[in-house]
Amino acid sequence: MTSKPKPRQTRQRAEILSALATAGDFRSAQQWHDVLRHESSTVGLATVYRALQSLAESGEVDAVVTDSGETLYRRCEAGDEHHHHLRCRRCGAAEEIDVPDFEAWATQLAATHGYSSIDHTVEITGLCGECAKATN
Amino acid sequence: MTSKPKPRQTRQRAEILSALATAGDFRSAQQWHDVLRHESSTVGLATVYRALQSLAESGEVDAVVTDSGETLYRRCEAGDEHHHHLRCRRCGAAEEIDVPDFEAWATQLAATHGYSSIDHTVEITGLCGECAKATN
DNA sequence: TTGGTATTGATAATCATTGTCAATAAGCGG
DNA sequence: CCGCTTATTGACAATGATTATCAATACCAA
Ligand SMILES: [Zn+2]
Ligand SMILES: [Zn+2]
Ligand SMILES: [Zn+2]
Ligand SMILES: [Zn+2]
Repeated sequence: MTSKPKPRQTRQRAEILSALATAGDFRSAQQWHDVLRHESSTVGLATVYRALQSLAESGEVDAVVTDSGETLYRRCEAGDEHHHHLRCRRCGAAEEIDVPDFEAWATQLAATHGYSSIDHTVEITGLCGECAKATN
Repeated sequence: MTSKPKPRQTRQRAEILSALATAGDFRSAQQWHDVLRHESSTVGLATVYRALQSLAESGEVDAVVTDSGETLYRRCEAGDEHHHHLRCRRCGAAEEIDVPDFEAWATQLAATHGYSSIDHTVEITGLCGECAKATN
């Protein structure tokens, strides 16, 4: 029940949010850190990690875990509404998609198996048009 | 097109397969290694990693990546048929489930967005009956 | 303005996974 | 059955993403 305390508004967080607002694709904490450095920011890597985690928890950014275990983040276009993604596994481009009736279906199914506190992951990956060409 | 060469039949692989056949829940490479050690096996950790990877690629075992980036493996009940899981995030119990029309729907959707080589992840997690109680 | 406390960042520590490489043992042909 | 070729093994080092430390700093409520 401990409602999480609101994060302080700091220069670093502002810069990170700004970077996220500019590029809309999925990138790792380290990549975002690079971006910031190239923009003459001095944010520390650890801080980027912390901010992204925090933002992901509050639903302000989307987070996905790749097959290799890396966590990628991007700004979430859909506000805090729950949704899913169609993502290019080559270049990181992504679009928000709608999975009709999935939520309800999942909860229902889980219930019939005696499961509760349901959560789910639906990620669709592929090669976007450009990357498909490039791969020849 | 380079068809992968068939793995040699070795004592270690046999032992690993055996362990997988006995316990049916999702466990990490290290956990499977522990199991084997407790059964007086001398398999090396690296070997367990390699075997599980190989088996996962050939579809003989299921692999899932947790939020923390760990990869869990378990024997696959459904042979090589593509399928999905309902898994307890507390104790690791898991059941194979059927997601009607999802495959077709996903491919279709991706196509309309110009994506190809579609792959997808659908994992439903929750608390199984027992763990729900335990959590009080 | 000021004190209490979050946040920061340089750096060390974790920890799952992968790489290395000499020793070993499948599988094959003779 | 007997070497030979080569995949496999395993102890151990190396990697690489993420987390923990902890003193210095910056929010922000009072
Ligand atoms: Zn989103
Ligand atoms: Zn792409
Ligand atoms: Zn599946
Ligand atoms: Zn359980």
